Amino acid sequence: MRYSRTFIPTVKEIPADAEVASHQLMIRAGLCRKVASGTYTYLPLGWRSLLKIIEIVREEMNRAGAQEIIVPSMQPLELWDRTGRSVDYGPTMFRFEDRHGRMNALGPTAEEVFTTMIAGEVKSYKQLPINLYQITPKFRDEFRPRFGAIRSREFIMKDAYSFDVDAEGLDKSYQAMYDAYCRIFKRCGLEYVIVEAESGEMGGSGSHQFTVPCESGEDTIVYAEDGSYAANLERAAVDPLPKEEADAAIPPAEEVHTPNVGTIEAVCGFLGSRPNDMIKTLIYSAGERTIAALVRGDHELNTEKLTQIIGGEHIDLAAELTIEEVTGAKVGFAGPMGIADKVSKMIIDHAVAAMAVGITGANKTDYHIKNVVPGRDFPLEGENVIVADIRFAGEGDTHNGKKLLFKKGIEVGQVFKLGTKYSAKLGAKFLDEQGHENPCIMGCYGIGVNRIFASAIELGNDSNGIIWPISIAPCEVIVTSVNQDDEQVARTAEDIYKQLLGNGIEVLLDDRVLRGGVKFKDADLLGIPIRVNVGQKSLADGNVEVKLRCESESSKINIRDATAKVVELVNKLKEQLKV
RNA sequence: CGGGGAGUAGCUCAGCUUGGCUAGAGCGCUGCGUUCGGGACGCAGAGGUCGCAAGUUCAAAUCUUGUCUCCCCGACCA
Repeated sequence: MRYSRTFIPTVKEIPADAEVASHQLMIRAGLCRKVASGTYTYLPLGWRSLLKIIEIVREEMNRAGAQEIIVPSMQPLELWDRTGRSVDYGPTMFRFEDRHGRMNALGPTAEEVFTTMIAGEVKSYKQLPINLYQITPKFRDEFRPRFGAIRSREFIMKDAYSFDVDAEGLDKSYQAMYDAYCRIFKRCGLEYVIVEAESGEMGGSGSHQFTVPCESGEDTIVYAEDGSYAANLERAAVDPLPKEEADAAIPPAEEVHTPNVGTIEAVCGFLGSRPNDMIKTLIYSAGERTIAALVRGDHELNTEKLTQIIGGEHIDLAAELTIEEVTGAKVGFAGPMGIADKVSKMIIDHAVAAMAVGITGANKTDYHIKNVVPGRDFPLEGENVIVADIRFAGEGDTHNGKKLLFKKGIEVGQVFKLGTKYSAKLGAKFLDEQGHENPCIMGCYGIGVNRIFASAIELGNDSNGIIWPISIAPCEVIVTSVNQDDEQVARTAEDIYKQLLGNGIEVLLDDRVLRGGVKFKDADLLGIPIRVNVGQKSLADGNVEVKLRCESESSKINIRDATAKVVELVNKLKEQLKV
């Protein structure tokens, strides 16, 4: 590639609407341009990087026995209705009507399409297992697209779906993907951590998340100080707190008038109490059922954990009307006393059960109750009462007695054991050896290609620009002709360029007629791992300079040895990313 | 969707409070010259429906209303 003929619009100024390093550098290095919020055009160098990531993903998926296919991004909404995910995904899914009045969706993922296809073709256990994947654009109408490629509305995702005859088969398929993911991220030069994750509305029983630790990440990973445990924030399990002992006998529960103070903060201000003296009662709807969930006033309810406990059904905060119906009071005055009979389940966080005494809503508008003793004034056990871990882990929490620490990260991939949620609903069934019909046991496995791209930049950059891992850099080497209008310099640069090409190296030749300084700045901004400077200064001694982007010093190499030396360097850098 | 901020040259921004003559700067771009190893300098130029639409006014980038877009902070996910 000749720089003079390649479309690489670099920018000196920091774009006003880019916040994080990867977003700024993507724009500045001429890798991409924004079209609209959350949608980007990838320019030649950006696309080259993405293609290299895609190729690594493809190689490892194929190696793991998965087969690449491609399914439509435009999918009939009816498929999504059949699994109920049309509702669960809600407005996050782009929908539109075609000229015949059919509703369609732009695929945010593709379980339905893959599973339906398998349902039509696979009839016998002899055809299984099978693992299919695609690498295609996905569409999600996010609440808030942000951080450039980290959270966009259209992005490239590799999604794979495995179909097995039994749980053991799924375990194997899952492990193969898990291992493939480790290879993929290693080869892409990313540091990553694997944490336990919730499968959420994907359904299913097990999940791991691959996360690149960095400040601009939107995910929080939680890990034990001794490394014995790691999970994402949605999943991270916390130990129950020790039961508090009351200093003295607690007087009977007593109603207090708290006019217009419905929030924890307001009640504390009004009664002079602390948030951790409070018991929050939240009312959720799960289909037709109503759930009461109790957490301590200073804790935050984790809806993922709650979802798991009630069996995976989609839940939402109940509508105002439902809350008033259940509690008999306006929103803000719900409490646990006497409510167990009015809801289908009452779920109590461990920390609430451990309280000696607390303040709660009175289920009566403008009233709270103090001196409420869990177990005395409301049940901690019973047919529909469960004490469980339903809050987010926080500072000071432990897991198996080990202190929990928190770190930000970018989720670049996740693997799920799905089970039969989709196969059962969509009829992906097979006959086993006994002639019995069973639904396929499924797994699904996603990788965010653009997120690998963005996190590589987040991890690899300095004040001058990007520092790419060689495996996914747009080019491996840049040959900078420092004085392009000097015939000897230009010819030498050209020679080295051609020799490197001849050795199978991906090279960008900066043959532009510009001052040296400008070219150096651009080279650093682009982040190409190896730079060869060809200029009058060193040429006078028969040398060129070779410099690694990740190091500050360059070394002089005799022109005759230059190509061999660079090839050796390329191989050395690649070697470090081999698996 | 709630809360905050911003839309003026390709980019980064000033001007708006207190309406007024030809709408500005830096960077970038074009031409000429001098330069030429870490984003050079001089001269000459090109480039603007001031987001859009109404309204107020003799007069609107500036005031009013509406609207669209973008960014930041919160609930979803690759």
